[in-house]
Amino acid sequence: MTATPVRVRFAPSPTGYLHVGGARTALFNWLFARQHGGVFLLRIEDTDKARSTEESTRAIFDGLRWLGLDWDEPVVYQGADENLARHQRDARAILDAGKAYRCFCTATELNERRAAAESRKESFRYDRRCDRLAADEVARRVAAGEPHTIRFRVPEGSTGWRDLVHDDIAFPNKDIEDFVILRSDGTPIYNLAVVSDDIAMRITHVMRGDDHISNTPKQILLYQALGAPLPVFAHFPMIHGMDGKKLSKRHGATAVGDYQHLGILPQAMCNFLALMGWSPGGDREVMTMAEMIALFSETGLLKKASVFDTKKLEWMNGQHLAMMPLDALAPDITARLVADGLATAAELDARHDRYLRALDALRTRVRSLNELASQLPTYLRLVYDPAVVRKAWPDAAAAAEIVAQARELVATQPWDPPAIEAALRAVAESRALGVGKVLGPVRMALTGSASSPGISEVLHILGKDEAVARLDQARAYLAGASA
RNA sequence: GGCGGUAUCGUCUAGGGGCCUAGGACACAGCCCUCUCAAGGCUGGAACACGGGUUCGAAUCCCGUUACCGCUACCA
Repeated sequence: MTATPVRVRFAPSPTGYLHVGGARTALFNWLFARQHGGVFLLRIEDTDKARSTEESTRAIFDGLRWLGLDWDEPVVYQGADENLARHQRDARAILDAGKAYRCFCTATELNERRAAAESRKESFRYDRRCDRLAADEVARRVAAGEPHTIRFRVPEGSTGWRDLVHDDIAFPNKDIEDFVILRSDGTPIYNLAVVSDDIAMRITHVMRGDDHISNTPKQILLYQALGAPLPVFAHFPMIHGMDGKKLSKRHGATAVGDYQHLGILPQAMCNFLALMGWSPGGDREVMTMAEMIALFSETGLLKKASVFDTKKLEWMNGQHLAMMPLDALAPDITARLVADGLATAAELDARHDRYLRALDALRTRVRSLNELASQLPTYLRLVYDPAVVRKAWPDAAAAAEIVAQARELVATQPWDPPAIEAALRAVAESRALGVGKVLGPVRMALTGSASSPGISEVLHILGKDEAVARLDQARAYLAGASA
């Protein structure tokens, strides 16, 4: 049983950035390829020079790389000269086989006729007038250099296929008009270029958004005209915004790069995207990349368009933040801290153990890398924020007393954070104070913040020397404040 | 307009004739835990679009209606 190796491709047109819908399509193709030990290819559909830009192409690469969706062969640029030549050859082959004809109608004429039909409330369909031209007239006009397109002659019958997600779909050919495959300037129309490229790239499974469903019969007709075997087709549902409408800038972040900047983990993004149009079945939701590859299956593919809910994405990110290996998390945070000027690489290196302890304690209480990066620096270097100080130490004299007592405990007791916290609680009890009245000011002294992990955890992060130093710093500050 | 696609809680979904008085998750509310902030645990409200069939029995199968989406270019 030598099954043909799976070859799939993601074929975006570079007209912006990598959209979450495109990312999802890329992800499904990638998962499918990885699971079947197949090949995942990338093709840039840049035949529309006016709309394509180099930055857009780079944005697509960056987005895919960030998500971890690596492609296996050099990128194919649809507009490359050798591809254009092949598109023209294929159009010519179809023409020579008698399955297409030259059409001399100009775009302006066509538009006028279309408008006229519309004003008569009729639906416009090309009337094949050029297909009825006498052969010698065609030859004469071609010889005269009259511009013309090559138009595919749609045969009688019906065109259908078994879609991996929608099962059987069929279109009566009478509903498909004769369509142009090659423009008068010799460049190919999308449907021809796609089919020609997919054949050349030996694509076995064409998997894309379901907005391509109605292109599919035309493409199948082209495969048949070119005598090429059909690939398997799969059409994934669209992704919408919270209002049920197609995702657009109005919905806020729609590019994967936006989420990268928001502090979303790539594996969380993939996990969340995977659930837009696919389900592993049962209650399974949070998955690593490896699990997704193992679990991915065409039988779990959904038909219904889904709504992109950033709240759930954030939750999902929190789940991944908490479960991923700590040493995989650190580099990203380091980069952010350095980039934001919150810490230097040298500083992080010098305090590496403390840094990792803080990272580990903090990561279950945040939902994004940004939050994590903003909460972390205080464990590296303490800076008082006057507003926070006022709230955490409303009574400087009382705070000074508590801080002094804490300082003595930390400095003289055996280094055992839970035991020290217990001793602090005993202090509260002996003074008939609420536990918070004692731990609050201590927290402020230790972290410069009103919220943090538990006190014993904070002591553990800082270590004895740093804890003592910070309590001393607080005493000095409070002495100055109450004097 | 024509053609095609889709239809389970607000959202992501489980479900593929009896296991469903429809399960899980996000969000929301309450409670518990608790020194703070999270995390976690528990509880609650919340859905099979509508109408016909098929069947002993339909969320599940068929048809129609409605709604939404897509395509309908010498765009991709």
